[in-house]
Amino acid sequence: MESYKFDKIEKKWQKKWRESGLFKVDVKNSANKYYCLMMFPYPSAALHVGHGRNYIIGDVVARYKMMKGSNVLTPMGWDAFGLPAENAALKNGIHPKESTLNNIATMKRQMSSWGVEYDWDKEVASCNLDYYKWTQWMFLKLFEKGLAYRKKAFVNWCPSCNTVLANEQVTDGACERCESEVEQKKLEQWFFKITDYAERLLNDLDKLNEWPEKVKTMQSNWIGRSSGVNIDFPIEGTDKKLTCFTTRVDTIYGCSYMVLSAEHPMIDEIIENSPEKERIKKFVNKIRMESKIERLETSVEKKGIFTGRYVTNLITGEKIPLWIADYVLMEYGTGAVMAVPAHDERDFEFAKKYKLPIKVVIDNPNKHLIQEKMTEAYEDEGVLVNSDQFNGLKNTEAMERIADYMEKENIGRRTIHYRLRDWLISRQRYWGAPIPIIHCQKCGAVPVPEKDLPVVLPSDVEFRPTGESPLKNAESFVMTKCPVCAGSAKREIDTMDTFVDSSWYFLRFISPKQDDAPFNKKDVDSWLPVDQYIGGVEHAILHLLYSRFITKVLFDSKLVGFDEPFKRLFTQGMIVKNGAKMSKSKGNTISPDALIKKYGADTVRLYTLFIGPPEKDAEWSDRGVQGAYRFLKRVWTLLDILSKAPSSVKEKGAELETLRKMHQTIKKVTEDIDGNFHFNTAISAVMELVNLIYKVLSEKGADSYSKGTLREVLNNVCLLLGPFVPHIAEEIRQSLGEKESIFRSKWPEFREDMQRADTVVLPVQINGKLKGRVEVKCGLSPEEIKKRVLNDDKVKSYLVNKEIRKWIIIANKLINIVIPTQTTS
RNA sequence: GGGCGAAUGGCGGAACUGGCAGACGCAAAGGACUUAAAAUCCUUCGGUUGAAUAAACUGUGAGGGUUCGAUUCCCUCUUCGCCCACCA
Repeated sequence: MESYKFDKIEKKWQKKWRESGLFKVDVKNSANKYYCLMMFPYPSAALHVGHGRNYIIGDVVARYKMMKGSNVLTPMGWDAFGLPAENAALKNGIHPKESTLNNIATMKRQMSSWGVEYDWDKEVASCNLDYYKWTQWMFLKLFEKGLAYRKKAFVNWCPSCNTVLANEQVTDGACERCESEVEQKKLEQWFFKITDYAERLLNDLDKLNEWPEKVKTMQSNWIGRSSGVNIDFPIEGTDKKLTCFTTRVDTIYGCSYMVLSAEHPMIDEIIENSPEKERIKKFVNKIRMESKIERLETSVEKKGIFTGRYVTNLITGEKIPLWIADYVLMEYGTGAVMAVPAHDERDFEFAKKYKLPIKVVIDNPNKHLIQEKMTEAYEDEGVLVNSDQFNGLKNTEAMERIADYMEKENIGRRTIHYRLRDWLISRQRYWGAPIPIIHCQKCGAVPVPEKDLPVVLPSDVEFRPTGESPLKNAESFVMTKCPVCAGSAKREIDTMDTFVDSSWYFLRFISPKQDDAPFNKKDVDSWLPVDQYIGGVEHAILHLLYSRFITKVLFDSKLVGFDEPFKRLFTQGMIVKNGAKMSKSKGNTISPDALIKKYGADTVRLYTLFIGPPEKDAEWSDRGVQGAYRFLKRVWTLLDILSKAPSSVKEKGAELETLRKMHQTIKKVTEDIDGNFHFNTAISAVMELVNLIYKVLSEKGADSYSKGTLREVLNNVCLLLGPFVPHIAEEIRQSLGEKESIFRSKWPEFREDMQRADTVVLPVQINGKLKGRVEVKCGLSPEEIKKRVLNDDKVKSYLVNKEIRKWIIIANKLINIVIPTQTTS
């Protein structure tokens, strides 16, 4: 028997799978369909083993489902637009298109070397004309529905990347990508009105019962629904009013001042006649200039200034001072806050600093609050005091009663606020899909007619970032005719956020070559939603929320017949090395290429899957790879052992035991994969089975198994290992004389009757502590078991002169005898 | 500050619904084979006491509780991770 030559074997089978079209799918036939999708990657220079985990997991699922009889579609594509390619181009002068295509070729080669296969006929790349044409088409659909709009807005500006960032791309006031401090800039920008869908995006999370709770919670927090009351406060001496949003209307009697955000649009008007006008203006401007990073720093003391004006708290009739402060956000609520220092930490701190009144209106039921002695705000539940007619009510009840009263008196209205804000999609960058809009002096912003799509991204552009889109200087691109009045006009020069590209790609895979529509509706409706989506948890909010949004928009336009794109979601953990995420900058990446060369793809796959539960982060160990290699060699050697096995055996005990173990293993592996992809325990179960064979051979001799039995076991081992280590499994099975590919064969069925032994060893506990074991026949009655246990010498020795209080007998599991405990008196 | 999750040998991790803690793998130690090494095969491997492969005790971050029985459920605390964060 030849030794395990993984290199030869792996090349051979990779070729066979491709030639036989194992992964090719005809979308017209959707019977038994299973759409298994990996998040398509950004084409970066080279993959490391951390990336590999993602594709390997997907490949295992796809191959397993094939064996289970599904018609499995697994396509792959490229999220090919984006900043890194452009930044790299600035450094080394290679055009983003060229470097992107190179990277794609490298990654495809790496994927193949892992034995990870896809239906490559369906490959898409978001930077290709025939793809981004339809991204632009999506924009037009949203524009038609009034869901794409332009407005001048304070935007997050990264001075290093020279572009605007979405809120989602700003972390701790810094650019997610380059970690530069983000500035605020007021610019004319395109937005998608995702806030229109806030309620549905939130409510429909309930439909996603096969998504991880964690991801749903993150989305739910991000959408951030809070219900409260909008309350009007007339401005003293004018006919204007300010409206503020509160979730704690029960504290309205404790409202002792009001605060505006520095960005509040009415500030100029309010301070117009103030003698302190200039001083206030200066203060406001200073706050506006402050970066997000400074303003988010909670440890920094809050700053504010009195406007000189008062507003009326209509429920009490009190005049309260109107302030401007840096701790109020314009983006949330109305940009105006009613301050209740006694019951809000921030207001408390502010009131103490500026000596504003603090009035207790919710008393702590456990410890009476004394205003003068308070050192911090009391934010918990309690009973209303100092609140006129509402005194004595529980604050939760008071919320409803006061809201009712306000609505009746027309002082305020119940309302719901979301933290979610509209999606800013403009990017002042070159390497993206141009926004299909034409600006005409006469007609304004006019959409490019569908028949004129795509708006082609010019290739010969100086794309050095200047703060404006590089497309600005591409005259032949910019200058155009207005589609409405035919007058001369200019094209929009911004490109779209790449998250737009990736929010619909799962549809394009179904009809990647369709040239008169983004996708074929009938086929898409028969293949979607995606049955299994797999990707990193870092996309829990952005990509997954945007994709859900776009799907809902398409659903409302009757362009697709489903309103959630991903039925089941699996988020895999990262592979870390020396405790840190693998990254080029940290220099701790492990390239799969060298490992594959040394041990083969199957070993790398096996180790990657064995390293731990796939949803968790895992620490990479080069040593551990050895163990996987060792195991595969042990399996391979079984072929040799088989060739020397006798044709029959007299003593069948070992065979029976092994067959029993085999059926237990089939059950375990099936359940582990079906459950939550616990490949690590599935693999260890197969290892146990293989270990048992070796143990029997060493203890009972080389002729313990007949050829037939050993062949059957080995065949099943191959079937069970097929999804994990497909090459070696195919090769061994072929050596066993099987003609058909594993992935066109049936997943083994376990036989319930084969799993059980006739006898079982029961642990015997006394007062919950293990004291012995007895072997009994299965299905013995409790009385018979008791008899048997009381006959056991060891157990007996513990029961001398003891009264048995109680027997606990768990069938086929355990026996516990309860006796009086010794008390030392 | 809020939300979610985690904590088990030297290490990665296992334990179904409350029922034999440490499966499986790595590392380590010993043995077989070999002139030798590698590879392979076999054995041992939580801790303490013990000559012991006898036996006992102890043991799943800490403390308490429920239970015949707790890694698992409840309460308090500690540490770590992730997400969100001046969100009214």
